[in-house]
Amino acid sequence: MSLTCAEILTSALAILDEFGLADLSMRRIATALGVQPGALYWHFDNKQSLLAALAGEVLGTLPEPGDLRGGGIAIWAGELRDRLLAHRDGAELVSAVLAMRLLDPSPVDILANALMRAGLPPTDAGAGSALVVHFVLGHSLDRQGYAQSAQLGAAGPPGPDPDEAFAYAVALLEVGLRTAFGDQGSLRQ
Amino acid sequence: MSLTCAEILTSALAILDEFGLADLSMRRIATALGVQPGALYWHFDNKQSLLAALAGEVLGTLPEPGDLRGGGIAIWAGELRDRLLAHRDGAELVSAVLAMRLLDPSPVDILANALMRAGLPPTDAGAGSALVVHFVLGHSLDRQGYAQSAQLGAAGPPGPDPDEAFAYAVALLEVGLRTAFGDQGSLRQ
DNA sequence: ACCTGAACACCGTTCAAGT
DNA sequence: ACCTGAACACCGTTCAAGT
Repeated sequence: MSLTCAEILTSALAILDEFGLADLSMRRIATALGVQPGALYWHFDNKQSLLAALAGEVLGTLPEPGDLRGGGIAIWAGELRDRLLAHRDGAELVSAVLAMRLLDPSPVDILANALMRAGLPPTDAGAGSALVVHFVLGHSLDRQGYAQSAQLGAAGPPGPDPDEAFAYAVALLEVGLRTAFGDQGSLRQ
Repeated sequence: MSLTCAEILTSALAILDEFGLADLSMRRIATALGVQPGALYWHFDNKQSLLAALAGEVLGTLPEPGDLRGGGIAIWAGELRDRLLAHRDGAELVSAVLAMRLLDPSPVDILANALMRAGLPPTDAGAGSALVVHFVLGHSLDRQGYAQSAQLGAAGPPGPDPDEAFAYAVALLEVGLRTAFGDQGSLRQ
């Protein structure tokens, strides 16, 4: 039985969880599968597209955000954060793939479309969505970066509870978005 | 005259601007300076600390945010964005260094301290500051990632004006922050 | 003090050749 | 169709030895 893309991704995810993104090399994946490095290039064009597929695996199919005028944003943002934090360096991986524009559909698109369907004009929906997703990514990146530097010894004081800070920040975003919904145009000069 | 840290950083910044972060290797910096790769390790412990110093160079000394109840956040966020965009892959560099916690003082700390001095409780100031800085980083990362993929040919449609989207998002943040200032505690459940 | 020379242990990627 | 073997052009880092 020959190698499949799914097997490669499973192996890659295991290496990611155990050793982190910096140690996730094509050669290491190949070794874990008992195969030559070149074999991977039959199934993926290059490392970038393998990482893109892996990011898709980490994110899964995100839910459609609902109740956007109520607490729907907080729930959706929390779900996104949980998925990013579920794997070592998940936020870094998704950020990198997102920056390369290889994630389809991107979380930004999903939320932006939902906001548009809820009545926000396209530019506002795009900006609001970017705001939410970039914060969640930055927040998760920060947490996982902290975990990494804490493991390395040189970590500062623990600081405030990150879950609390997350909830507060999302609440602040919801206030802004409610204004956008309630009084369209009031945020533009 | 012997090599100085400043010369190394100047050379590194030139390589960053011309070839990007992916091509910024210790060996390439050394070659540009007409020196052996090992020579750099007399001046910097490792690549990470060189990148940290380079990120400091890119950011410079950020201004103290002022008029936090008015448009001060927008001005400060715009300044941060401009500095990130002033060098190729500036946002990616700063994000990476920030995630490693090697940036002192970090932009998050600067804004958080200003928000505290303006009257916000520590947790709220930290969360609000993280919100602003993570958005600016994500936004800039996105713009520079788009520029990169556009140069590579495979770019989607141009989309809405990024400056407009930035202004809208920051305005939304200011609405939320004004609520935090005006009616403290109203964002917490 | 500051740098060279040379090595060590890695990378991603390609591609003829095998099966 | 799918993989091996072997190479190419790179990395970051270390460290004796030179000056």
